[in-house]
Amino acid sequence: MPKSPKKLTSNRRALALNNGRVTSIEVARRAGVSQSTVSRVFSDRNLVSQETVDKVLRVARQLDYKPNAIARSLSNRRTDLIGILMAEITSPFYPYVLEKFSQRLHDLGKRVLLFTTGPHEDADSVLQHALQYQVDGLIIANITLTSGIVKESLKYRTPVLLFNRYVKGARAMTVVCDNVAGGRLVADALLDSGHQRLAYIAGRPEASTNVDREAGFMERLAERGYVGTLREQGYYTYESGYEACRRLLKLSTPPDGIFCANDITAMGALDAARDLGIKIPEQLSVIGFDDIPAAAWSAYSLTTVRQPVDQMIESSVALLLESMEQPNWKATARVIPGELVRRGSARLTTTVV
Amino acid sequence: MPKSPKKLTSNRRALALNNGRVTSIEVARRAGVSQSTVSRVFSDRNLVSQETVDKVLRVARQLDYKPNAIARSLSNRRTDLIGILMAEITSPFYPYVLEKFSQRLHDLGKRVLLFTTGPHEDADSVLQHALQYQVDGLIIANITLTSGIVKESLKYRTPVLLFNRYVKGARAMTVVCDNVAGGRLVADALLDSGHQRLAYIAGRPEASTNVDREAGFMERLAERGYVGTLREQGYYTYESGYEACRRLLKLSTPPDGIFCANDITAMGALDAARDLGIKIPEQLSVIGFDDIPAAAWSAYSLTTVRQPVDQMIESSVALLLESMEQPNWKATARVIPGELVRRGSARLTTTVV
DNA sequence: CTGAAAGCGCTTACAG
DNA sequence: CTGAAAGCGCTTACAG
Repeated sequence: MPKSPKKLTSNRRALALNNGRVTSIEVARRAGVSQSTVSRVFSDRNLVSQETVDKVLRVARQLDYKPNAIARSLSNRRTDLIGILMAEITSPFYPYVLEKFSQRLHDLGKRVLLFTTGPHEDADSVLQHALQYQVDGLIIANITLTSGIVKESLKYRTPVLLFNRYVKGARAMTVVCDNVAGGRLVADALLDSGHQRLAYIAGRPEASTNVDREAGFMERLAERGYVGTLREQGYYTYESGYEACRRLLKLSTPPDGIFCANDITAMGALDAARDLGIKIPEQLSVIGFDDIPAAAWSAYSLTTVRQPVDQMIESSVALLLESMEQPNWKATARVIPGELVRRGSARLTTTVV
Repeated sequence: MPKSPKKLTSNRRALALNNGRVTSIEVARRAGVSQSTVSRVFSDRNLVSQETVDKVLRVARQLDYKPNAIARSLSNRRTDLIGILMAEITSPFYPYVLEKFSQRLHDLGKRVLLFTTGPHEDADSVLQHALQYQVDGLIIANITLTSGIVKESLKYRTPVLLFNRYVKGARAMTVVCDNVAGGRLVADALLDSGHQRLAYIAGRPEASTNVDREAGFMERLAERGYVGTLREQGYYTYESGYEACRRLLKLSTPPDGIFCANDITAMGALDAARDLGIKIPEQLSVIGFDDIPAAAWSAYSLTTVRQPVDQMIESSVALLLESMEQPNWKATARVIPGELVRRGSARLTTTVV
């Protein structure tokens, strides 16, 4: 007696809620095989005779059957879902990163569960949601990490990859552009071509990318005996670059060379300079970091440090998938060098050291 | 006998594969209640006494228990997953759209399953994957839709929302900017301010946005007796705008007013004109469509038709969620007007008609 | 308010 | 190569 009313209820629910989606049981019935066999046809075809495979596939096609990935995930304890946490996709550079990740992962049979956070939003709650969906791996991009996240990442065995960020002591894999070396490249380029008064327009103070780029730049300047570098705070945005540059150029002795923490900031800086009637690059050199597509536009023609994005993404995906196989993955870091791309926004001597 | 070995196997699997994640059974045992009760605490707290809720939550916190969303989805037949299909996130404007969708949906307790397709890739296979994950709804953005997709969307009851695209006869909801009216706005603005020779730089020929913007522009010009509009093919990219504009300006009688199918194209056009030494806006007016953030940058100061993105996204989310409640949702269309934003790239009379 | 149990749609060890 | 059945971790109708 408990069975039959249940059945009824459940059938009604099925009609109402199943969205007309066919299950393996239905396919099995029509093909005259067991449900297990249908399942095998869609998971490991080699376990089934060719004849049966054909029969099942024919019926499946007729009914437009597709295995339910949610049910499969529950059973497999593997969702093939990769969580990507990203703040501010709109900051140019990250859309490309996201697109590239999405496509690489998709080609490898993984799906992307996307979480974006506002600029100052905490990543921790978002992390909880990702974990609830049992993601097989997690990619964390331009997110300000709190120590909370670090602890969480330790609690779970879910592999975590930090893209272009790092956190000391976090049990995570890290792939970064060599931001320190990039900063040094810029210092050398500006000094080599005789610039006299240098400035740095910073990015978000808490971002490791900003910290490293500045450290490399300053460190190399100091090594070569240059002191008194000007500094303005920016926030990785066009507007902040524009304002910071304006402030610098209003100084009694303004800089003749500015290194900006990223390209967008540099574009703002360039526009500010031109709006003040300053000749680029004769009176002022501006150098960015990233090499986003707009850097090549003739309105900017920005000299910049190119991040090896494709390599960084390849490495990230490789590391992540590797560690998904190994329950005891280890924290590792991959540092990939960038390259100075010379365009019109900086007066650089072509002779390279 | 069949039970006990199963148990063993399954326990071993649990240790190896469960990633150390705690289930409701474990919480129930430690809290001295049934598994159903634990479940109720995390789904509908009102069904449980306050005392029990407290006890369960305490244990849950201790064990860091989080309900498994995959299991819940299977049981509920609702995943809270929304699929977003998008081509070329990198084309500015869409990162913003994606971010906004992601944040709105997240706030409403939905998660985003992201699928990107290459420019010429077929959306159909990607659709299959989204449906396998039992998404509750589907948002399709700047994707070239084939008739295949239309048919698929009919087969499933999964609500489909087309964002800024439409397909005739598709059973889907549609939210678009009024692209036709936008084109007409531009025609009037250029004609009102005495432009003599007009041109259109088109976007991807198959995109309904492009078709409509052009139709509105041409239609209005014709109504006002203007004939002989020049036309160049672009592809919604900076480079194609640059080249198309170059070709137009090399004509024996070049245009003095160009309407570009989107902002990026217009930026390419502006740079091409300036690289040829043409004065903007004295000798040439350039008008875009979208109003992406870079349009406001002083290097471009682009006059453009602003798409009411926020409204479009609000409407989209509202329509989609509404239809997820109603199994028999109907195809509907929402057309939202855009607005001409006057900046420095076009010589327009300020007196509006 | 609470528990026992069926069910969601798969996978897979076991037995043939 | 194939089928019967347990199990994945939840929800929820049913009975108390």
